[in-house]
Amino acid sequence: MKLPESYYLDSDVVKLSRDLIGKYLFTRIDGVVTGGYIVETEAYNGIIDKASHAYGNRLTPRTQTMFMQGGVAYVYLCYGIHEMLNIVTSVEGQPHAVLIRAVNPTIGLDIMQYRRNMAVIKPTITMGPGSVAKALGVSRKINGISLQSDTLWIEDRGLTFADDEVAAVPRVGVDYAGDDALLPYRFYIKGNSYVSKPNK
DNA sequence: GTGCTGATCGTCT
DNA sequence: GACGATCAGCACT
Repeated sequence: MKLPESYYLDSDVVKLSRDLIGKYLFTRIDGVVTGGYIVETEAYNGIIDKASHAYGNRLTPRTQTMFMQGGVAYVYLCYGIHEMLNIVTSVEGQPHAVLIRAVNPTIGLDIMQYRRNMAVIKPTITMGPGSVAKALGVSRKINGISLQSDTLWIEDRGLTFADDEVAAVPRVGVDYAGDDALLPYRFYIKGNSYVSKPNK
């Protein structure tokens, strides 16, 4: 059921970002399982991608997780408030990552609701990368954790989407990246209500 | 529905 | 010392 280590070693992070659409992502934090299937991702394509933290082979205490062998989580803090969950891919020394931007929740809705401090469950519960991390209980404490662990993993349950059901568009919030901001590295399931806002 | 803005701090210059 | 791979709340249409 769990995607094997080898799945994450592919050197084509854009292809993997597309392929992760429809895969099931789970966490087991404090003994409770929450998760659902991935409906939105973004690819960050190594040292040549101006939008990536690892652009220009920038190796710092923060980014070193991205340089690990594929199949681990890269979690960091953004805007001082939000934690973001990425899946590191490719071989060691090749800093590729897939940002998980939205999930269609299937298990642990009550736990997610509690973590998000919501009075009523709405699609915003796992819409956007900061929300996904918070709903699934992901924090920087699990930065670098293996996807073969029992804390965080991804399963293939045979759910697939045809190419005409998946949009490929420019990434969100990366205007500073110049030409690379235009690359169609964001993937999402058309019409899915959990996909985050810039939805055209 | 759309649009503006405050929150809040780790990270790199 | 500036700013970000964002979100929620509130004003307004």
